[in-house]
Amino acid sequence: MGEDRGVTQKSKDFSKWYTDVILRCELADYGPVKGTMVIRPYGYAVWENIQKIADKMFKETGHVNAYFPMFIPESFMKKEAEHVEGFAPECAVVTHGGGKELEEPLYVRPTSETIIWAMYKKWIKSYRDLPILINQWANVVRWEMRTRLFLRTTEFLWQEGHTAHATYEEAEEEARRMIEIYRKLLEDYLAIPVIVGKKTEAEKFAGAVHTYTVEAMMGDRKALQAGTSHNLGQNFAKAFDVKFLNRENELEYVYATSWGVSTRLIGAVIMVHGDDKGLVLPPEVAPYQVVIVPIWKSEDEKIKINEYVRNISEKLNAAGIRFYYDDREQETPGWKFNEWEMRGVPLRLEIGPREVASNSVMFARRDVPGKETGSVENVVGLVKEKLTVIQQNLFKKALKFREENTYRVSSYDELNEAMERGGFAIGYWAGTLEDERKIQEETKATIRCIPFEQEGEGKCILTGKKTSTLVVFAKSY
RNA sequence: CGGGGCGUAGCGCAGCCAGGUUCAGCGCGCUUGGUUCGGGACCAAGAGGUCGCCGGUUCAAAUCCGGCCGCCCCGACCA
Repeated sequence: MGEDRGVTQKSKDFSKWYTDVILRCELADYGPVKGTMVIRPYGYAVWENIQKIADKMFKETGHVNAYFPMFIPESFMKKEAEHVEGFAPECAVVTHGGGKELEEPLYVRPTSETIIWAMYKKWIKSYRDLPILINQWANVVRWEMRTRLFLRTTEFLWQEGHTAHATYEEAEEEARRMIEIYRKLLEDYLAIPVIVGKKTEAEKFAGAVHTYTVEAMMGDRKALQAGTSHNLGQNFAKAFDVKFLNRENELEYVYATSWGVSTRLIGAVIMVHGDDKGLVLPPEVAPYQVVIVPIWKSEDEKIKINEYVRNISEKLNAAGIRFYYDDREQETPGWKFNEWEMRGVPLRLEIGPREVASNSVMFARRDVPGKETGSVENVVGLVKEKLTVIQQNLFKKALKFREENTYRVSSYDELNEAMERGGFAIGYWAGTLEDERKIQEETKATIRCIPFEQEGEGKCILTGKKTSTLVVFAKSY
């Protein structure tokens, strides 16, 4: 028995634990080019589940999918000043094609605002053409200095919604609608509690009027921006000269939004729910919601158990439950228990001679210790019920953890203290952009957001000015 | 780009700091056969390595010296 079986203890070295989990569970592997990542089938299956859920919600709110090119002419990138400033340094640029130097370098999209708005210019003439509610599932490239599997890689997968509207109010409504969808995606499906709010001037997206965010607390008490939605106002329409004739027959610039979530969400799931044994997946996105491990000694038992499991499999299939029957003979049951626990499967069914004899099933939940038995007749009902409970319990545990590590602060000293300890700090804020930078420098923490949920009035923790604005401070990824 | 660490079998590592018959080793995994199987089974037999790359020192280099390359972790930029 070697010592390299499991993963590094989460409490011992969170960072190492995180990469261990990803590599050992075969979610992903390092690509040959620095900063790149191969998403392996088990990890990609999680992404596909996230995609399915998100895509359905987008469609339900009137959005349609499309695909825009990955190559963006350099001149497009330079049209929106703030945008260039924000992205140019981290772009990959193609200078050669077909063996010749290109006349105009092509940027590999770091995000698609520019190319999409160049197209919208062709498509939008009148208010009757609006709104345009397009989403795209794509890869983007950002030449990051420091990368980390799932959280920040040179190339990553995401969805980016790009909408065009006739009024500011409509764009604002859209931006808020989408951040609410992200909240739902995170909380109801990934079981990750989030704080929904607005980004400060210092933290907002390059080229946005407002940026909304969902912020989550990871297992090391750092914050992760899990999804963003921007009200871009008329900035991109102006940069790309996209005007429409409104009802009053006047030319007006179009209003825009953009919003996205990425494969970073998988990193969030790992860091929020994982434990010392490894990955813990919420049933809603787990590639396998259930794993069935058979236990047999004799050939005779094997035949009976296979038959018994076939019956269960058919029922689970019919109920649309994603499961895997691990009947490999080269591994022992004990080995499989550990393996699937490490891989985060929410629910395990153990079927041996005892279960067959008593028409029962042994259940082991990933989120709590211990096992319990249930009747095989009701196996689908029990599985469904347990998956629901697990899903809820993961959310509750994550919420409890966040609350235990969130502090109300009323002075700069208290903020410093809280940031030393780690976690979120909530306090009143009336500082300037410079004050914000100062805080970041001194505490290494940033204002994650101005939560939508506000209450009361108090004194700014830095300036002492009276304000009704509460903000969340935290160190972040 | 700064700081730290690491490149030796598929993976994890020991051996380098006192160069040479403990120098090509260990654990896991892999292959074959058998016994096992309700919490990471055991026995036996096997396969597997340009010691990251280039150069130098030396009778002799995984080991010492110089250069290069790559990766990971920690900081500054970011979803």
